[in-house]
Amino acid sequence: MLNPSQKQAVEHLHGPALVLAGAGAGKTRVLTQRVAYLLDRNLVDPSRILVVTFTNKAAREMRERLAKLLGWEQVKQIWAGTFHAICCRILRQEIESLNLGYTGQFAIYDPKDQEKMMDLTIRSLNLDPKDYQASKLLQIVSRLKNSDLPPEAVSASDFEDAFQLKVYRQYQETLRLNNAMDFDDILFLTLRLLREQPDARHRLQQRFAQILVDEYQDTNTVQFELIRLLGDAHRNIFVVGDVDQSIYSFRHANFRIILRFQEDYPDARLIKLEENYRSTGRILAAANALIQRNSERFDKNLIATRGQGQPLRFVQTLNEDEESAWIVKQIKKLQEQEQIPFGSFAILYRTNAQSRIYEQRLIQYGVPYHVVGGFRFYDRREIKDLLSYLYVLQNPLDSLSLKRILNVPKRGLGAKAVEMLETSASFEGRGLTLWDAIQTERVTAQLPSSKAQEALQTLAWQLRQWRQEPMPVSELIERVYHESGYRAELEQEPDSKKRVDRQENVTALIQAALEYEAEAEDKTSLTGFLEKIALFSDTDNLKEQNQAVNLMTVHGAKGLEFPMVFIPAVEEGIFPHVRSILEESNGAIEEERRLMYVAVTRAQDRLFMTFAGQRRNRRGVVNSRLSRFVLEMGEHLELPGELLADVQRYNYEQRLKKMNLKGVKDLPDLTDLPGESRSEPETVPLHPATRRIAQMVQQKQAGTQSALPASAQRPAMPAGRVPQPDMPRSAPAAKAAAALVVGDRVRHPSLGDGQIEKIIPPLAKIRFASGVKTLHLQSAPIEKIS
DNA sequence: CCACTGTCACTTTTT
DNA sequence: GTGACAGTGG
Repeated sequence: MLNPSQKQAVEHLHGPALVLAGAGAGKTRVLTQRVAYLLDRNLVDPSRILVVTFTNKAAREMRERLAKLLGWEQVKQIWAGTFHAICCRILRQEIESLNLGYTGQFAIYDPKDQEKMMDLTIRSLNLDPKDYQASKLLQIVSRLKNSDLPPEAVSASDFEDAFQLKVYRQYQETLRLNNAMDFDDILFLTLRLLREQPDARHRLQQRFAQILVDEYQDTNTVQFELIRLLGDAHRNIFVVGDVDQSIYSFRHANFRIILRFQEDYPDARLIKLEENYRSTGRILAAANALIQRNSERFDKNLIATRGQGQPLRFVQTLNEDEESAWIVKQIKKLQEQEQIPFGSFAILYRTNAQSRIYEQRLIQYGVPYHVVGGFRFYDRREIKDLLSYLYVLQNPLDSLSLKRILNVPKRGLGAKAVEMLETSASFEGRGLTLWDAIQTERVTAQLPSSKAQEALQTLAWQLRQWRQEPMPVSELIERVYHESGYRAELEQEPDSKKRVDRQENVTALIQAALEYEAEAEDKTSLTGFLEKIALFSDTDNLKEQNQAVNLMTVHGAKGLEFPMVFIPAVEEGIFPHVRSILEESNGAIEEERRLMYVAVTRAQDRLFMTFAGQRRNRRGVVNSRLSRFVLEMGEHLELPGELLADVQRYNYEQRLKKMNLKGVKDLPDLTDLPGESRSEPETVPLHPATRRIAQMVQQKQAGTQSALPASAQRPAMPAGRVPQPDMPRSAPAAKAAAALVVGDRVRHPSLGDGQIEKIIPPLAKIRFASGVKTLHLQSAPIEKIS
């Protein structure tokens, strides 16, 4: 069953080991088998094994597989989960020993909570939220925390702007006062605990006799340190990964950590798994050709074990409507003619926003489907509202959640009332928490109307009641739902579709609580339930459904495999994403290339890639340009003749670029998309594929009126000129912006004067005194100055 | 002072 | 399709 390398990995016993495995080489299998091997021979106690997986689902699957081999009794003692889940478990027990003011009931703030919190922090420092965007500061804060740099370790000179340090400090302090953590803190505080509490450190180090880490290429500095510290006593650290599949650098993952493993652990044993058992030879050949373009990697090739298989298909369509229709028809055809179950198909797109058109088309053709990711169930408004009650009951210090429920359902406590409560709380008792404030008559008596006072008193009384009485989580939710008046308010919702939808969501939440209770040791434990929800991702929910087409992002498909894979919109700006093209360095494009590599290697039997000549975006229709990745895989795809010439040209240019950077100037810059601006001095030649599409559009228009939007129907399209998108509604600024070209100087009301560095519709990179900004050309309030 | 309505800008990837 | 914001009516 196991090949020699796999066997070697499974039976590795002591000391550090690095398993480098290409896609489909049986990484997860090796991991599971090794745990089984260790347990089966009684080499280690199950409670002393730590397995870090990338998703909760992966952990659950591994447990299930192990349970079949070894029985549930043993398996449930293993520590298996994501970094976040494991750190949470440690922190719930140990955080109080750090004496930072956190209790074991700490709340976990999701990205939306974080943003609110950050916004409040910025305002509390009297900074203008327009100059200091919460999202941007959160990025900075997250980068620091994931680079192991607490507020104490950085100084003002590390920032572009001294206020950013203040914000960082204040933000952390506010979280602490709320007994709350964001995702980064969960890891960060665990690391801090291990460093500062020798007791806890020794206990945990002694405990984990064997540590196994999956998807090691996606670990970041803090995660690396965590593993290093936890494994320090026994040094049995077994990591598995593939540099070419590192796709989470936006979450500060650093694939150099895996490249460096042998330096950090000189005695590490290196095992390579290069035989691929998943995909056909043709799929692997394309994947190899693609990934070889990346510079920073271990050279390796996937070796096919399954024969060549069928050719990879590349399909060009006129526009996205025809693209989605082609995909769905193709799925139907394969299902009908070859009896391939719908569950064998996956449509893997770059961004969540792309899913809608495929969904609509699948509905139209009556094909069952299942979307993974996107909007999480727990992000729905009514769910967050009800959960906020639970959060407050669990952790009264959580003022963010408390604020959320003060006037939900409506109690006549508006913004002014909340503000008054807050100021009064900090004023009256020198730092009363909001929770204390609403329980204090002296504070509540200051509310203007007696109606508001009564409402608040009722709420405070209810919260105390719910807190006192232990009851199963599902029962608690029901009581909150009824007694708070939420249910009554929901019944008043006039839009019946919305109303029913929301009521169903509440029922689903109660159902989820019941499911939790079925497994939980303590049915009344809010902490356990809320934690499960906070760390839950939609990917974790993917069931082995054989009867529905799977739709998800490429990120969501990591670790999965499907017999039939469709990758739509292989276009510059989508895949690779615009943001990565705009990036100065090559690193972002290399990451996109790895992402494409992941997408391609998900396919077991057949792979389809589709290209739409025109695509609608918010403002109009844009001509597409073929993704460079298709050109890079060109020799392994069935391409029409004209495109083959493009592949050769592309390869020639790339070689030139590599050999002689000077010569590049004479060549058309492939990283630039065709410009949309009318006044651009020289016309940008259209990509041949796009030109052909343009001709097709014209021919079609000569016949019947197509369903294309007006802008695409403009009759004569001069060669080499891109059709103008529809003029946006806000005319004046847009008109000025539409005429802008690279090099123009512009004025922005808050950012001042700047110069345009790059235009990739609809975005432009503009250098201002404060730094380079990427703005939406059509909507940004910029004006050309001469 | 609260609640409702219309307007506008924004949309990578996720534990 | 969402969420933040401003303006208006009760």
